[in-house]
Amino acid sequence: MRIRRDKRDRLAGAGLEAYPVQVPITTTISAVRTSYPELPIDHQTGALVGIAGRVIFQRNTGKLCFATLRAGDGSEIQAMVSLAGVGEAALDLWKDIVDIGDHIFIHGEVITSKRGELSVLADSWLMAAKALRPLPVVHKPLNEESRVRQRYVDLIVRPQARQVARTRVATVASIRKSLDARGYLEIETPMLQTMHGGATARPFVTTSNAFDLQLFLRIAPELFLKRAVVGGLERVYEINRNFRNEGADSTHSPEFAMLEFYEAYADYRVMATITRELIQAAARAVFDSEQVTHPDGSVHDLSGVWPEVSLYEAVSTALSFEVTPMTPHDKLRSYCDAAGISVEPTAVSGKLVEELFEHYVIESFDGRPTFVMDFPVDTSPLVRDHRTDIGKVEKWDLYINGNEQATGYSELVDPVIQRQRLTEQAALGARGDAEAMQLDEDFLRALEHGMPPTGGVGLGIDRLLMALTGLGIRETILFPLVKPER
RNA sequence: GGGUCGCUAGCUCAAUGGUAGAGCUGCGGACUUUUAAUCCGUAGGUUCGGGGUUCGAGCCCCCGGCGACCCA
Repeated sequence: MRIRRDKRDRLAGAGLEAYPVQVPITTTISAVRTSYPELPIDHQTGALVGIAGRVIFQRNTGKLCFATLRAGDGSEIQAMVSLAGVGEAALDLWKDIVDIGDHIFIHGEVITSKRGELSVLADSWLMAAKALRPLPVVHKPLNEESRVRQRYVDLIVRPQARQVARTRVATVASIRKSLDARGYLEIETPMLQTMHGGATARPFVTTSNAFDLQLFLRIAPELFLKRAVVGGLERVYEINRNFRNEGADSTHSPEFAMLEFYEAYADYRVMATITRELIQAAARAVFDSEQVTHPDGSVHDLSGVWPEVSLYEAVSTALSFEVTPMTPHDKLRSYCDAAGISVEPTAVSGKLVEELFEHYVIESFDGRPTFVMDFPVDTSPLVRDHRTDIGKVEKWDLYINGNEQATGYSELVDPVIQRQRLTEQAALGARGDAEAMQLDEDFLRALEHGMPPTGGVGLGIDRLLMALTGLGIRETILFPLVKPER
């Protein structure tokens, strides 16, 4: 650091800037590469260019210096700085000042070296931005903690880190394209909410000084997107952050990106199909295939129609005992106890069934994306009753690689039943359940104006990236939350 | 919340309880065709923090911090 500080200062002494406002580039590294795809060895083009990039390797041989410059898009080109090309003063300055990590401007002729490497033979060079800190060894991966703490360094040295960032963009772009093609509108709903709802989760709480008002960072956009459907925006979606005041692990982040989309006159089966097609289109957009390969070499087939299992049937099969919404609470609890599942004493029957499902069934999914169909009513206050099965609701969860990837509903639009359900939730909240929903009178008022039959889906963007790339959630998020050092 | 593993030089990693080391990086020097250049020389440490056991602790024990993985 100190030595590089001196170099920065020495530049000023030589009348040069360490951080000029501009350097006179005429083209980009990738443009030069594509313009001269196959030159013969030791060839001179006569073409003069001005390019800039970060020095990632240096090889100095006395009166001829080589440096590999890399641009932000990953394209690289060799710079050659020779005594004959730039003169003694500029060459000495190069050898004295330039370090790996610096951004450098090179002006000169596009040539190939005697080894055939496409190069720019400098007639002049400038510092574009001096790096004061050394880069880590480029050939070894950073440890995982440094990767997330100093993602900027990770991005510089690890091509895959840059690739993941681009994959994320491509995935989200694909989703937008798919939904836009179906006539969906992308809208933005409040992140700061006066009531928290739309999911069962503990919220972050904050305060508006101006309004002297307690506010919640949203745990879900659901109730606002439904208001939009009531208002006649009948196909809407939002891709944005949700916040949940809970722990972080390899599949959970306190802030995470979520897609929610709602379509009037659709039901949960229609939404399941759309969801599958969205994910398959994203896989094609990113990997040009519906088979995705993870870093461990495993191949995951996302193609075709995905299997469905009934929640209650799967639990019944696993227990060799028929479980239905009518199964007594005590019976379910004894099965949970027998399986060693610890459940809150206040847990409702539906919660016990879901716990049994997660304990016995999920691991049998063997990597194939699977829809789990028809959930208990008492854990799903925003979903409409099943059209034939009493005690169930029209809800599915999509699992990919054992992770909950998405959930879809036939939405509950009956304002009377919705009021009952939310009243029950508010009672749970009053009894101390920090995850219970609040009774949102304005949302109920919206439903009372008449909401068309609607299907809705929530899909975790970070989880989707995990499913496509096989990485942990903190690798899919560019700057995940990390606890402060020390 | 529980368990396992990890934290040592700028980076990646070594080191039976007995003088803290290597490679790369850095610094000085040589070299006009190198590709992680090479060669010669050289510097570099609060072993995550605190406490304990011991003649002696990077290593063993306890508490704490941060991270990864597994489980709930």
